Amino acid sequence: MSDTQSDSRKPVFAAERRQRILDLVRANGAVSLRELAQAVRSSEVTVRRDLRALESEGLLNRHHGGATLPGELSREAGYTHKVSLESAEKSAIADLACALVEEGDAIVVGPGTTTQEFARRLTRHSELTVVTNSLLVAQVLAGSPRVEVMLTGGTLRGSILALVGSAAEGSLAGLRVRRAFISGNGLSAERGLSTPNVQVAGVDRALAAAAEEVVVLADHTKVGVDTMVQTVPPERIDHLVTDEGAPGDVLDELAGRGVRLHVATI
Amino acid sequence: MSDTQSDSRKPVFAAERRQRILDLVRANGAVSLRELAQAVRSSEVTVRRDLRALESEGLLNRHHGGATLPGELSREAGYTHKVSLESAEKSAIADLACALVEEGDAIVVGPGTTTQEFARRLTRHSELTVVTNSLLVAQVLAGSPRVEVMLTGGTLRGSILALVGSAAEGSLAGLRVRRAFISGNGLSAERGLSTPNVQVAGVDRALAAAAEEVVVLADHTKVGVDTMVQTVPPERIDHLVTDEGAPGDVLDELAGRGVRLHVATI
DNA sequence: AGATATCCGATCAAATTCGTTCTGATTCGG
DNA sequence: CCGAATCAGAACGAATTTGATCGGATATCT
Repeated sequence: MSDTQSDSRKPVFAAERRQRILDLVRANGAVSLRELAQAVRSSEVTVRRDLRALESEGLLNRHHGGATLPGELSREAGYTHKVSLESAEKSAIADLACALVEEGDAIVVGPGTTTQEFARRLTRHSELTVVTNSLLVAQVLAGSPRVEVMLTGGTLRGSILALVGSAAEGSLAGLRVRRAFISGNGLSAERGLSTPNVQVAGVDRALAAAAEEVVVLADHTKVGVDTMVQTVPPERIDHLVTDEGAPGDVLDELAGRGVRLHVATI
Repeated sequence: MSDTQSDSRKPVFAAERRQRILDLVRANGAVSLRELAQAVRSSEVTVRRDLRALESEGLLNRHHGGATLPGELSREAGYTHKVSLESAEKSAIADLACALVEEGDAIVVGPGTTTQEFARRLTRHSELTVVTNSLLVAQVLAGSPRVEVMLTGGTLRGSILALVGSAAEGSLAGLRVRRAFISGNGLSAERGLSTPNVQVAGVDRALAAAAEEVVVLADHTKVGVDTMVQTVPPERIDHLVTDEGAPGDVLDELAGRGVRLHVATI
């Protein structure tokens, strides 16, 4: 949507800064105040003033910690902690992962900011069926008439806006799709994909079990990291999409276990 | 201010400078005053005068610190403002409906802007279990740790951000809660609640079937209106929450069929 | 339910920018 | 050749913008 020229330069005027803020909010749905201040290179006070002005014009909704689009499904809770600072990496990973999706596919997409970015790029595909337990992924794809979105049932976990529990796992039981695109909190060569939450782990296992092939989307901060609960063993991972910041030894070992690597350059 | 006659006498150099300023602004989209003064080898005062003249002709927009193209910083980016229209009515209805919820309840909430407003008020309750097929309702309640949210599975209907289809209906089959709060597109005394979409109708029926009592939330624009598919027959409706704009005869007839009325004053 | 941490709002101070007035310079007409 | 007029530059006061800090409010966690 950035049809304007590149955004590196700029004699940042007040009006332009506001426009930029508006663009950022529109692109991400919800942005924290701190992130906005960092993005436009201004103090938080100034951004707060701009937000107030934009809100008075009805262009966005402002609440504690940041701003969201008016009337849009967006996370009100959680963006103070989970801001997409490595958006460049995530973006590149998402781009690369798109190559693993074919027209007419049926795929599973797990929760996470990276997978959400990935989902945003799926709107171009046609005749796609996406199964997910993430409300954010579902919302991103809601506007695409050519993509059919199926949401698992289950109990809502507010912090990540994803569905968990036995109902979520059960609704995946009878399903079989070609590929699952998931993104845990840690990925190591020995223990595979892992996540710190037991409930989330259960659903992640079910997501992986519903697919013939498992594709893991993980930026470099997650590679080589182990968290509490193992979800997908390394043997079960078929593809890994990451960025060039990932440690080489871990990647090598993963490759030795049959994982095909896709490293995005930023 | 006697410089309004811009072209009676044309000092070629001045006109050329203005043209150059205009070109610079057009090329870069936004240029600071200092840069302009430097580029045309004139003082900032002169450039300021030129900018004022150019602005009066509508050729550019002047801001603090420089100038931009007229259309560049427009904020009408085609975003559809779907802000709630009868927000006052919806708000009052939602307030009144809250009285029908008790602590420790398990309830069903259907899709719709009114029910979303209703859900927003449930965050105060404790030990509440909410079953819904609406992503908007789920998102509103996501931040409340004391409210457990269960989402039905199903196919996502993007236009209303709700889950429909056999999976949605099936996940409601084994459920039994105390009250269902739903809001269709039309409500008449003869045919009860109705909606224009067949799929949505199916889920609405399942939502109603899962509850002992059905509470309909409908503002006055929907009362007395029939749409295509009937979802809940009038005998099955236990409560109606509406606002004082609703036609009295329809309300009377509904009351005659056993519907308890709750009319909100705005 | 209470304690803690974070965020918001308001007031104040510093810096930049704008508007106005004045002065010097160049050009055109008589 | 001289006067008038207009344009360009300079200076000063006013207005706007930005950033910092403090008290109060709000959300989160135990």
